[in-house]
Amino acid sequence: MLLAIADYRGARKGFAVFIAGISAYESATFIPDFRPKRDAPMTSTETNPVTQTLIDTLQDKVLAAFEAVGYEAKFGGVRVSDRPDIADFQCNGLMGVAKSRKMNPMEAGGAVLEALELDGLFEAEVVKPGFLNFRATDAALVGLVAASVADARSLAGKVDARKIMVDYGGPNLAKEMHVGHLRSAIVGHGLINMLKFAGHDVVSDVHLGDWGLQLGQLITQIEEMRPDLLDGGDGDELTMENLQEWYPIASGRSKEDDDFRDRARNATQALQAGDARYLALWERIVAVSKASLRRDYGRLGCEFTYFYGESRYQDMLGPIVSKLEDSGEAELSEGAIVVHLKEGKKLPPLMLRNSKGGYGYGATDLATIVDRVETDDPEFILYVVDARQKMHFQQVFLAAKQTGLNGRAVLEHTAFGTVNGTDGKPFKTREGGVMRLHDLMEEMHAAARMRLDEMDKIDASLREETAEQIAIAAIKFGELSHDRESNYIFDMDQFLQFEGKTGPYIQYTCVRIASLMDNAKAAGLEAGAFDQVSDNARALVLVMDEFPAKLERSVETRKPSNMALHVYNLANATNSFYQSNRVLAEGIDPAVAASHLGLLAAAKAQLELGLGLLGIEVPAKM
RNA sequence: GCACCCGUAGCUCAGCUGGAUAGAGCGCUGCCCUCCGAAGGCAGAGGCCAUAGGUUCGAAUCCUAUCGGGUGCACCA
Repeated sequence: MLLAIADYRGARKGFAVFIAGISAYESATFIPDFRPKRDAPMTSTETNPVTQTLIDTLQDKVLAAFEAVGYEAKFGGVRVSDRPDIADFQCNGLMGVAKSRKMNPMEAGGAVLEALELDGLFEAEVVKPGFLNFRATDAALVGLVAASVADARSLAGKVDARKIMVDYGGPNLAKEMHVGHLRSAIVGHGLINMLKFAGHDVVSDVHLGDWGLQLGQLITQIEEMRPDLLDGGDGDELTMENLQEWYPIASGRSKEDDDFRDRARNATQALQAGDARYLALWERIVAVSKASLRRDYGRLGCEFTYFYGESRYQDMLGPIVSKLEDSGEAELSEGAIVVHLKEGKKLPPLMLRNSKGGYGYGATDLATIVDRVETDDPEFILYVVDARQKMHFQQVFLAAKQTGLNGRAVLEHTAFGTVNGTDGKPFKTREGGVMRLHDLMEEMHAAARMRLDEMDKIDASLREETAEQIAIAAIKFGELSHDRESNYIFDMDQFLQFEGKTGPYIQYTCVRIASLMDNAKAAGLEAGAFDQVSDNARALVLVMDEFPAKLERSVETRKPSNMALHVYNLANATNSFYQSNRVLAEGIDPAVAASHLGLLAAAKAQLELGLGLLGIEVPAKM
């Protein structure tokens, strides 16, 4: 539990400590492309009373009124109304107030109304059972857009930067990335973007699985099948395809064949003890594997501060385990060295070293923590790893705290669910194998390319690059629009679809606005200050107002899906506005056109900002 | 057996720090390109929010039980 939540206000304050000030972005060098374009003229803040989001402004006013009347602040929470036909914002606390004071809610509402100073930004009323309803005035909406155009980041609060380590929970050597890796890659990357954007100091590590028994198995298999490779022969044969084929064979034999497993364990020992031949082979496997991983991660736009693997901690294992043994925090049990967990009532002990003298990932994970504490000294370490490892992380975290190895770091398993096929079982291709991430991206790219060719709207020379942007957007948004914690069904046919609630839909929204602005410019129309408040405009601006809260929530819950859904809602509202507020209509008042263009520019800037945080690019045309 | 997660529209999913008519997308039925890009917009049909109790002025949301599905339970990571 990172954030104690006392009441809604406390939650926001507590959150603000962790989440950062967007203004800190000024000094940041990362993701420079996130800076929104200033397509529309800036409005002077001196004449614009709106300096934060409308909901935050209203929240402050309602709290002030509650305080003035003597009602508890915990009842003064303001939220977006769930009855947009009646109100923009609501406060439901009057019924709580009335209950605790044995009075009529409507009467309490009357008192609050009396004390409210709304400065012409909101209109308020009390209705039926005891709801306090608010509607933003046109002036407030106009002011918000002006502030948003001036600086899309200015509407969020400030906070202290925290040092955060994000662990991608390592893919393994000798195995290509498959659809199961999509989640840690895309969710992890999205989280990193948002944490950085919020102003935090983020470092990340892929934490490659490059050192355990799995390698011993593979080496044993190669030794038996292709001894020439062990002696440095025929490097061309050591390809990802071959490794991919050999690995499951070795892994399978290890499960069924005791003799093979013993040899694999011995090979693991020998490798870890520094056997020169094994090490040489291992290094070649590492090189081949890393190249493959870098290719896939690179294509997804995922980057890491560190590309470390478990092997990095090899030399630390012995000393750490010895030290824990000496201090009595680890002990011998059934021939193995383990840490018994005091707090973990029903958890099995964390195993550090097995009875044969080999170190397991319990030891490796502790050593990794020690290394991170010694080098980056993070305040938080987020492990973006499959939920199936939940118990393991509980063990590691408890052991780390119990032994004090985690320093000041708060350890958190940012778990994600399984990717299932349409049959509800872990995803397989139609042929029954695992689907390589590379193949998925190729298929998506081909589908996007085919669509571009059918449409025939953009120059042939741009189609490859654009198809790639669309394909990656479809994959990423498909992943990010789901809650990371639940399992989800991976349906290839659905993924290949570009209509509806998809990444390309949002890209398209941006592209057509850009196109409109070009056309408008050619017709002599420029974007100006937004001041024509139609119904569609009102709805759009209110969605824009939610951006900082959604960013907050994404970071607070470590769920980029909050931002993904916001961007989708924003695109929806934008399209509705676009459809019913024509700019290039016959005989249109230039002032009206300028207002429409101004709002569209602001919406587009926020769309691109949000997409950027999700790691999605917007093509110039599509 | 013990622990954790999940059961919301035909399908895939939001909503779950309790509030006023439970929302999207896909699919289905209509309508909208002589007018800014139809990868779009508008409208409609479709739900006893697994079941049964409980807490509450108020429950999809909190608690308990049951049923159904998933995952994990020291010498693999």
